[in-house]
Amino acid sequence: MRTVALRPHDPMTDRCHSKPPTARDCASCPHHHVDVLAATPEPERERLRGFFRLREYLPRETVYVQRDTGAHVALIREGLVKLVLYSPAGTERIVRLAMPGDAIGLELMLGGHFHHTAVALTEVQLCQMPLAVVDERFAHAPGFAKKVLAEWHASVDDAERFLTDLSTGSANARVARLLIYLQERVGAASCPAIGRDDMAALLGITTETTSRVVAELKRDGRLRETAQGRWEYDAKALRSLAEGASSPH
Amino acid sequence: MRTVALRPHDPMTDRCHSKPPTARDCASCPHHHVDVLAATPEPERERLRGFFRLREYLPRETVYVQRDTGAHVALIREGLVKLVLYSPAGTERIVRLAMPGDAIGLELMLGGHFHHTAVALTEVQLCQMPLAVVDERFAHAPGFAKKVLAEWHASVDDAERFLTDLSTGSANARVARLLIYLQERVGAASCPAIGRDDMAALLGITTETTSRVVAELKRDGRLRETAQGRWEYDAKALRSLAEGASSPH
DNA sequence: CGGTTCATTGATTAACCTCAACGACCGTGG
DNA sequence: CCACGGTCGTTGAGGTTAATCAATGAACCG
Repeated sequence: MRTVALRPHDPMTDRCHSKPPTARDCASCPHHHVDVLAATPEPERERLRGFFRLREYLPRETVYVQRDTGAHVALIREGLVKLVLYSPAGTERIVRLAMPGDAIGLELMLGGHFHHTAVALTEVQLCQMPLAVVDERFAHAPGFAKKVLAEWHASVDDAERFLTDLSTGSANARVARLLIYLQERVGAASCPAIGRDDMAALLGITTETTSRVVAELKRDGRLRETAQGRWEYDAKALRSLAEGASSPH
Repeated sequence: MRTVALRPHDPMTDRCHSKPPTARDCASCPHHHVDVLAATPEPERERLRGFFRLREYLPRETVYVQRDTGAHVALIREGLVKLVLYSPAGTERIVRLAMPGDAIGLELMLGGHFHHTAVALTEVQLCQMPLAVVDERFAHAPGFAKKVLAEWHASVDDAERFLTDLSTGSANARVARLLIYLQERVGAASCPAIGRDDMAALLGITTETTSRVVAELKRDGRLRETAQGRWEYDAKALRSLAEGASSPH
């Protein structure tokens, strides 16, 4: 098992957009369900926070690259991150979308290197936790270990949903299911609009086909893109499409 | 957290094909890498084995059903088990193939019910471990907890490989990749031959298309099925197909 | 303004799905 | 023993979908 040297925060060696979270930051963190610091007394919590780092990424920025080694697990506080793999033919395939409340890079606990390439789709804010802290909590706090399992399980569920919902059926149905999936996962009235290329990489179809489907949905008003870059859609119509209906009817 | 009543083995209440493993059985178990009983002194190991059950299934027999509650995680000792989900349209989709060395039903640790339907594809022998034992070891043996994580991670890898390798590209390429995948996972010179329906459910294509591809491969000798129900194939030709080559050339 | 990226649209083609039929194999029961 | 029904793999014909190749706009930025 590798050990990771922990040093307190030093602004001089700090890369841009990086600082430790404050107690207020942690209070507003969407990761109440992971809760690394639960059952840790406050003075110790404060000390540990010094080892964490808040980081921000712009759309299209790379968070980490497959096969790279890493020493930090990241908790997403805001935004959308795609995790991609490459098919034997070399085409990009998105295998997971990570959102606020998700953890990425947990596979570092097993082999020390990343299994995907992670790229920000929107503006992203995340909190980096040293692997050493995660490992330590995992070994000594059974409650936390179970939460890590649950987080891991969320990855499996996601991948399997991609298989059953987003990789089967007609192009129409897949696009509809993706929009529904996004809205469900984000849990808001609208969901972030993503590019046609990324939709295609999620659905296993081509960019052109995706564009045709989206364009037609927009033409007859079943879907529209707001000025803030979010989708709004007619839920009933989309659900019908998702079931396999071929046209408006 | 639910508690599970543990009773020693009683042959009178035992269902067919069920008995506890002997020390010899455990010594020959392909699950050295999970090793629930590692670091447990022998007398205690002997006692715990009384709570385990060896079980056997015939091809097409159901091991468990999605949404059912369960109290046992199973370690596969022999054979092939498919884990299936159903797409919104109601068609079956295989999301994982479990083989000797794999654990199935780990999701019981999180919610107490199964997330897939598990069906034997070949003759299967597995070892059922009470969830209570797994939970206990997970909470108190950090080394074991890490092994559970690794096992979980294998599920993610599998699902993602299905996404990138088995759900993209032409029907030819998918079939070739499936055969290669089976052989790699089984790690033998030949791999178990499975039915066209199951291949189709794995690949997201129709049974007819699958049959056409397999039949052509068999016609020109790139693939053959042995009397023991196993595939043997021309590795070079199949690898070329897997990369996207459309015909023999 | 030219360059870049992204979304859209068209025309054509190739791949796959659908529906349908047939033969091989196997176990059962007359 | 053979007829019967079942399952499974295979093959065919025809229709539909989506991939492919190619071109055009729209938005943005230096």
